[in-house]
Amino acid sequence: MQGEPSPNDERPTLKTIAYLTGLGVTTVSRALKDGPEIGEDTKQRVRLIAQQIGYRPNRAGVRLRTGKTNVISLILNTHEEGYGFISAMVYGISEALSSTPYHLVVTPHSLSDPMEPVRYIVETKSADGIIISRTEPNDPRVRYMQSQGFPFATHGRTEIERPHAFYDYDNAEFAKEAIRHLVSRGRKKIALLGPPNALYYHKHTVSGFLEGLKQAGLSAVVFDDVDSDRPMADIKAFGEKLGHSDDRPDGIVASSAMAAIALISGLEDSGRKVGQDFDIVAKQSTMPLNWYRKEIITIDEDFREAGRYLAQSVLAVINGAEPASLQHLAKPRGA
Amino acid sequence: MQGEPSPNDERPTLKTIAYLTGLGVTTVSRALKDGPEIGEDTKQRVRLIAQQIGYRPNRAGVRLRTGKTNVISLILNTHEEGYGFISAMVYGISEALSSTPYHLVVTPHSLSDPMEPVRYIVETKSADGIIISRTEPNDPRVRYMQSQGFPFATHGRTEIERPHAFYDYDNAEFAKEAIRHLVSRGRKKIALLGPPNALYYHKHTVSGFLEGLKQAGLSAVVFDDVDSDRPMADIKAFGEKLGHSDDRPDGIVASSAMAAIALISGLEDSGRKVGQDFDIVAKQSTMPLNWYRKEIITIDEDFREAGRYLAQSVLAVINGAEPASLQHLAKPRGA
DNA sequence: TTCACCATCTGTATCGTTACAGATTTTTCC
DNA sequence: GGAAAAATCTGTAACGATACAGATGGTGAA
Repeated sequence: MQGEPSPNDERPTLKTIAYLTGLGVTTVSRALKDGPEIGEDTKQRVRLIAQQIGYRPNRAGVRLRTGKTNVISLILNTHEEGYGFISAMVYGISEALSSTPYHLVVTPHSLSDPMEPVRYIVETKSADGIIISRTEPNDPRVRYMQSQGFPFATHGRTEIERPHAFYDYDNAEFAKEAIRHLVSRGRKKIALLGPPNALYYHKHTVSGFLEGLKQAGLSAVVFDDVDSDRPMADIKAFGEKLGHSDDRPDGIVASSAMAAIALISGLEDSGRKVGQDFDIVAKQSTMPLNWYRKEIITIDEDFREAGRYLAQSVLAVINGAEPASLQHLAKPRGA
Repeated sequence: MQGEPSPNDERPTLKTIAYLTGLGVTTVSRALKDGPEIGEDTKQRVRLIAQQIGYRPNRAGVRLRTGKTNVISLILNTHEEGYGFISAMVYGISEALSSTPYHLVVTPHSLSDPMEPVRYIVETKSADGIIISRTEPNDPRVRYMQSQGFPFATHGRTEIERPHAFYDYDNAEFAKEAIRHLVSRGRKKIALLGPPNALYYHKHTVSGFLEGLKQAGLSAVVFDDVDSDRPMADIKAFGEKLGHSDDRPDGIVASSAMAAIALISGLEDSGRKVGQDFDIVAKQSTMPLNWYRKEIITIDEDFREAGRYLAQSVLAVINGAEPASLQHLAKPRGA
C-alpha cells in the first residue's frame, strides 16, 4: 500500500478510495467492477465510499489502458443540412445511450471523401462503434469496417453478403402503399421522385414502385433529371417545368417531405393544384405535412426510432452479438 | 463481429518515431510541437517521418497527461426535437472545428435538470469547452461555469454582469422590423407569439415588440396562454380558438417558423386566411416558409452562422481570449 | 503435522504522452 | 586555452486505470 494522504479538493481517483478504505488500488479497481476474487463485504464497503465521495472513473485512464473509448460516433455528411431529421436521429441515439457509459460524438464529413472519417476513427480507435447512414449497395465503408472487425451499424441496408447490423425503412413497401393511395383516388399516370441513384434505397423504392404499378396495371414514369436529394430550389424549378409539360403525371410518390414541398411549390407556380390536378404521397418525419397542404397523403417515417435502434445495435455488436440478429426493417405507417 | 486480422502492425507512437530517428521520445515530442529547444533540421526530420508513417497522437495519452480533451461539448435539451435548426447549428460548429484538433460531442439532457450535464462535464473535465443554448436572464449554468472558470459560449445573452462569450439574434430588432411590415400592410391589431417567459430572449422580443407598437401608435396584444415552444398541436388548437374569437388580431409576429405554421394551420381551420384576414411575420431558418404559404412575411435567422461563431468563440476562450470581445448580436435580415 | 488449495488481497509494469531536471555538445568571449 | 553560456538532446516520473503475477492467511485432507 503506497497511498499518500489524499487532498480532497482534487477529483477522487482509485487511489483516493484505496487510501480511505485502507485497501490496495488494484483491489478497489476489481471491487468496483464486481470481480470474483473480492469479498462481498469489501465490495460493499468500496462501493459505498465510492458513491459517497462521488468517484467517477477517469475516461482517459481507462482508455489508455484498455483501449475502450466509450464513444459511439455518428458520421453525417454535410449534405443533409436542412432536412432536420438529423435532430431526431441524434435524440434517438442519445436516448438509447443515456443509460450507458457511452457518449455520442458527431463526426461530419464533406461529400468529397466518405471514407475519410471512417478510416480516421478506425485507425485511431477513437470510438468503440460507428453509425453511418445513406448506404450504397456495395458500400466501401461497410466493407472496410467489416474487414477491420470494427463494430458498426448502418442506417440503410447494403448488398454485401456478410451480414451487418442495420435499421432500414421499407421503401419498397412505402412505394407500393403510396401507389395504392393514388390509385384509389383514380390517378393513372404516376411518377416517382425518388432518392439518388447511388444510394441503395433507390433500388428498393424503384422496385416497389414498379411492382405497385404492375399490380395496378399501370406503366411507369420515373424522374431521371431530379432526385429527392437535390437542392430544394432545383426541385421546385423542375416542378414548375413539369407542370407546364403535356405528359405530366397526375400522381406523385415523393421519398422525402422536403422534396415533396419543393415539388408542389413548383407545380403550383405552374398553376397545378394538389388534390385536384394531381395527388402526392410523401414520407413524413418531423413536421406534419398536412399543415403545409392538407391534401398531401402522408406516410410516416420515424427517425428517432431509427436512432434508438441503431445505437442499441452498435452496443450489442460491441458486446459480441451476431450482426445478423440486429437487422430491422421498419414497416411504413400510414398517417 | 470478428474480422480479418488487421493487415499492418501497431499504430505508430512517439516511441516508433524515436526508434526510427534514433532520437529520444522526449525530443520527438518536443519536435512535433515545434518546441524552441529542438534544432531546425531535427524538427524537419521528425516531421517527415511522422508524416510518412502516419503518426497521430494518442488522444487518451495526451488527455491523461495534460488534461486536455480536445472536445467541445454542445448541450442540447431534448425539447428542441423537431425544430430542425439543431442540424444547422451542429454543422456550423463542425465546420468551425474541422480545421482544428477538436471534436464535437453532443450531450443531451431532459428538461428536468439543465445543470446536470454541465456539472458533469465540468467536474469530470470531459470537455475543454461547452456551448449551451436557450439562456435565461440569470442562467445558473452560466454562473456555475463562470465560478469554475470553465470556458464556454452561449447561444443567447444573459443579464449576468460578468461578460461571457455569446452569439445572439437581435430579437428586439426582429420584432420591430416585423411590426413595420405589418403596419405597412395596414394591420392595426398586432399580437405576439413569442418565446417562453423563462428564456431571456422573451424579454428582448417583448420589449422590441412594445417599442415597435408604440412607434406605430398602436397598443399591444401578447398571447399569454401560449408560446412558440409549446407542442405544435397546442399552438394549432390555440390558433383555431383565436380565429373564432371576436377580438382576434389582424397581424401576428411569430418567434419561430414552426410555431407560425402551427398557428396559421389553426387559424385556417377557423376560416381565416393569411394575407387576407391577417398577416404574419415569422423567423425563417431552414425551410423556406413561403413555400408553405407565400403570404407569410419572413425574416431570416442563420443557425449555421451561430454555430460557427459559437465554436470559434469557445476556442478563443480556451486559448485565453477575453470573453467580452466574443459577443455577437446578429441583425435580422429581411428575406 | 504437512501441504495443497482456495479465497482475498497486493505490488509492479504498462498504456502514450508531457513536465521536469539533467546531460551533452557547441558556441562565445575573454 | 578555458570557462561560462547557449543550444540540443535525453531519462525519469508522473497522469489513472487495469493485467498479471504474486503474496497472505485460512481450510481441509492425508
